[in-house]
Amino acid sequence: MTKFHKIPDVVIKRLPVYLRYLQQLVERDIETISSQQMGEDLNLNPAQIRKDLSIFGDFGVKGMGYRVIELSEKLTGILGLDKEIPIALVGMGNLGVALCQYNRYQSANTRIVALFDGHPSKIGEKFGSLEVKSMEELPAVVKEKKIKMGIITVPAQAAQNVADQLINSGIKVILNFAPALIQGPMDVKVQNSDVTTELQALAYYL
Amino acid sequence: MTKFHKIPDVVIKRLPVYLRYLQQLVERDIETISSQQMGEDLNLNPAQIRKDLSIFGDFGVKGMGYRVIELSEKLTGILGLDKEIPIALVGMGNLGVALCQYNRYQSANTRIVALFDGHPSKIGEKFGSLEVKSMEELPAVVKEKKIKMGIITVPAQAAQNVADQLINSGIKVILNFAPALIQGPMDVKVQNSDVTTELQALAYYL
DNA sequence: TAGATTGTTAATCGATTAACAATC
DNA sequence: TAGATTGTTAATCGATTAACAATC
Repeated sequence: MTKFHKIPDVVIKRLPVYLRYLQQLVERDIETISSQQMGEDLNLNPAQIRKDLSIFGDFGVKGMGYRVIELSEKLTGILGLDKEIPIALVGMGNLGVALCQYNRYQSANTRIVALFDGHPSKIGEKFGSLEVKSMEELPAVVKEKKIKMGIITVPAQAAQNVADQLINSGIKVILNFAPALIQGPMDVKVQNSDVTTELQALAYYL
Repeated sequence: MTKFHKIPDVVIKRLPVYLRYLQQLVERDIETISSQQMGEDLNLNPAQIRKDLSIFGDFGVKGMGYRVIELSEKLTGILGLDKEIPIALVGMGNLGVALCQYNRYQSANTRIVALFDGHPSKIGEKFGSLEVKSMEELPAVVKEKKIKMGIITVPAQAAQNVADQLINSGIKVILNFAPALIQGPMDVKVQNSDVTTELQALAYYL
């Protein structure tokens, strides 16, 4: 177990899918699950599922499959979701507000705990228990709340600048919704998630 | 040119990135661009860019690179973005509303033209010039407005059912924001884009 | 012509899948 | 024990990258 190959991003992206599936099984009081059945339900190859899981440990029982609760706990641990993950969100436009509201209900231990905006008119506005802060306050708040993850929902032109500020404040992981390519140092993980680009790619399939 | 290999999804996803980059060059009055320079700016391998583009035609000029305007027009055509693409959005919660507002400004020929919600309280509400319709009206509206693309922003439990209704109405491409795996027939393209899952995967990198 | 850069082939890299010995 | 299913190796598939002849 626990080889020291760098684990491919594509594997990491599947882990939350497995986790969500397992949590559904828990609710249905199902105690064990085979890679075969998982594969059918998730439209994945069973060998791939076994291989993914075996990177992190021998979680299965031969002849029986995986214990649902145990595996779901393992995955939670691997992803680091066993403790709350505080997030800073920058950009309180429509999308920012929506994500903020959404997160108050949904959230599975990833929690938006600070809101920022560059526009004076937005500062001081309240969403639930959170008040929108100015960008000047970013470094202090990030430090105080030990925030390591940031979400960017500002216009494209402002995105890189905001990213730089987040990175300078010590943020290590960024989820960027602005339609702009963001550059960062190698030790910072940037994930782009841009609706416009996605829609344009999908247009191809029509 | 135009081989009859099925073009990989991963190539299609890069096309809008190229397109956006080229549009920025147009604005800066740059007339030609080499794959070398593109690669540097987009953090991609130049050979990959050339290979991607050559699937669709010989767009470049040897010794000179690509004509920016010409290439951007070609890509627009390939993606089918030269005509407006009407979209139906189902689920007027926070996220649905945000996407709807966002699309009114941003949009690059992908345009939300119909809104739906399963909740009676939402029906009749207006967003810009669009009024939220009931799910019963979906088939008729999709047909009338020749809609082929749908966006799902309903809660997870409702997602598959909504997808089925979209597909039955003739929708061919679905962008799903609900944290649920959606199944559809082979001739329907489903793209999942789930913030919760993305955040959970990113948590791993902390 | 000389320099630059394409389009494409071949080499490499990495991810998926099949197959099966190990074992519960 | 017999049946089921894992973990893992080897085979396959597919995508990325290097290299270079063709040519503007």
